[in-house]
Amino acid sequence: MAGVTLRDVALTVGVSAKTVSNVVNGTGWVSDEVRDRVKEAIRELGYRPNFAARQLRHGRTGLLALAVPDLREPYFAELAASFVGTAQKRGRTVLINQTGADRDIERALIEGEGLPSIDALVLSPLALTAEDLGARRSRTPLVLLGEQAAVLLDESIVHLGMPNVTASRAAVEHLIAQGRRRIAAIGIQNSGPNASSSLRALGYREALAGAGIAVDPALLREVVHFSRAEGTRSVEEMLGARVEVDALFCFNDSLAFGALHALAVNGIRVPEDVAVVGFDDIDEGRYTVPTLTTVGPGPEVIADHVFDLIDRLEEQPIGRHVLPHELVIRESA
Amino acid sequence: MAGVTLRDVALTVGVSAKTVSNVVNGTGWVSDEVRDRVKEAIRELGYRPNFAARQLRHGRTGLLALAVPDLREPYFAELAASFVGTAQKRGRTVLINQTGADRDIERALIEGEGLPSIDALVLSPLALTAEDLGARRSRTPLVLLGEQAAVLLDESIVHLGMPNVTASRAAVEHLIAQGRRRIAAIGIQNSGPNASSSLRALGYREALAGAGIAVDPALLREVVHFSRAEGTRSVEEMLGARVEVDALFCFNDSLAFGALHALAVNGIRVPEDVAVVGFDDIDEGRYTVPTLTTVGPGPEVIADHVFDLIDRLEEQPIGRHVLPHELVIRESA
DNA sequence: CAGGGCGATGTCAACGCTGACGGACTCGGG
DNA sequence: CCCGAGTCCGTCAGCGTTGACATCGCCCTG
Repeated sequence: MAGVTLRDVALTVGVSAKTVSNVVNGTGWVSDEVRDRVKEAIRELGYRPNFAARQLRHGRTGLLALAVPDLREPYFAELAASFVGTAQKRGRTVLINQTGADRDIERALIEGEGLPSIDALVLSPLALTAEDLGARRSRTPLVLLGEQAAVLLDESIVHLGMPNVTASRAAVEHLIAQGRRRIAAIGIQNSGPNASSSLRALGYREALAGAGIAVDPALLREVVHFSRAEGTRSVEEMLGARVEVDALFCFNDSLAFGALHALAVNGIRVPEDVAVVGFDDIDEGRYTVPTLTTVGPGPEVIADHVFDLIDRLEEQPIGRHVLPHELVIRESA
Repeated sequence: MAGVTLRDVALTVGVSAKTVSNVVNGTGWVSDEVRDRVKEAIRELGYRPNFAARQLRHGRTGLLALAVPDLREPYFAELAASFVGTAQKRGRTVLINQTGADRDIERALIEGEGLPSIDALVLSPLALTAEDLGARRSRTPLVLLGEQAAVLLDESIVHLGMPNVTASRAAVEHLIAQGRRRIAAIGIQNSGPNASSSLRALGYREALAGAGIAVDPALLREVVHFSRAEGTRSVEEMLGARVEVDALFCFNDSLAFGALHALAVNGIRVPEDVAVVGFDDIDEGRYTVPTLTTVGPGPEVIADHVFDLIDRLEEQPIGRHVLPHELVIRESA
């Protein structure tokens, strides 16, 4: 489609294709005069190097695939935004897929089915099993995000875990340090022991235990999704049941946004009456009223770290990595 | 990286590379027996076709680039989600870029700089000028979304416009039909006459004029961004100024969500006291309380239509296309 | 039994680019 | 005047794949 090739440029200038290639890539020796004429011709003809040919010649593509369950969820939208932004800064391109939490799709992705040749796949798995990973044939480097796949079987897999337990504990300890004692945990799910929900609940329990506070089942609120609507519903239910509360630890920021909404509608002041802490540090927390206190690492940090890993892929980084957590204190707690 | 090539498979089976190619692509004639042996070997060796080589051979990549200002904005996140979903259904792959509303980045993108070879670029431009488009060298098909680039100079450009005026008019007429007379327009901006904001304001005025209702400047609310926070702020300001209102037409759904929040906090019932209509038909409107009445076309429809255009790119579709609008009636109005 | 048609597979070249290598030419020192 | 080192540029081949075309054996028809 592009039409103009190295050869075309070479012909109009009257040199060999290789010389033009040298000019384009800054390799070899080219006299200033020839270089200028070549550059001129390139501009003139509108020559653009052909990616496919380049790639075919020497393995790399500069392409990186990111696969998340659903871009509609704010957390994944932000994650994707951070990836794309970081990639653009680093001269790479991100190609995005949605798994819809479908195991077959996740399985197809780790095999690279339907994908162009990429340098690495970054996957936030939800349904993938250890067997699937074990059965993997593709040798494309794979970076797994999150807890769902804590099992590593293939030597080409890198796992980047979130500091779920420690971050959650830090968040709840922050609430306790402010004198809060009736702290609700919003986001309980009936999932496996390695699921994010379970790990965050564990951090919550550890913090309470550390302060000698008993866990009140009435303060453990189950949700179906980590969504705004569920956050609202949870709080409405607690209020309806007249549960005494002075703080909320929400298992992600969307839940927290929903909770803030419910509190505002019911005339409950934040943080005076009830303090609120979220989890994930997504951007929108800067713009809510009040602004949201939350724990990270945020998407930017994750993206940055993943790119670091990918850049050093030939060397070491196989195995499990866990990012440090950080507490982002804003107005809500 | 993949290592295994057609030739490898061919050698182990004892046929020619071309035959393997025929099996893979379902082209030509291959006996069932050979086909089975080849398939077996493919599975055995873990052969994966090389995208770069395929592409080099015959122009297509199956890659499609989508460039939006910022994935963090819910509307663009949904648009991207719809694109990715539709692409997956249609056997294509989407690669995403963010422009950050930066003219240099938009300019670089329409030239394909830094991008791999793609079949088409879909761009939602904010800063691009007519000159930029005129100066474009790349011949990659380009689909422009939205109003910012109503000027077409290059014959390889397809413009997909939103039905801003007609959809807005329909939204406001819907409010008027319910007997609403004090209808605020939330989302006024001081931008050019072709900007979305101006066109939506025009639809609003047309609807009022059609019903013989005068425009009250107190009901025209300016915003900086089309964001949730600004929607909240606008409504708080109106309430603070004791402006009489019985309906809100918000220029996008995010503004509407913010408005719903402000109304709820202030104990104003929706739709009994104030009706609310948004614009864009993003998914979240299904989950708010109350659910949001809005006008489309929604992201899904847009994505679908863009893919149709791209599939028929060789033929006709150069020029301006405008999607039909649709009114999505839910609880809020 | 010649000739045509069809099924099944192979040969060849080219897509655009770039490493490895090989001239040719200049210049300065021995 | 010869030779090595340094410049500048070209030739060649091949990355993996697939269209165009050739080949070969077979059955069918007249």
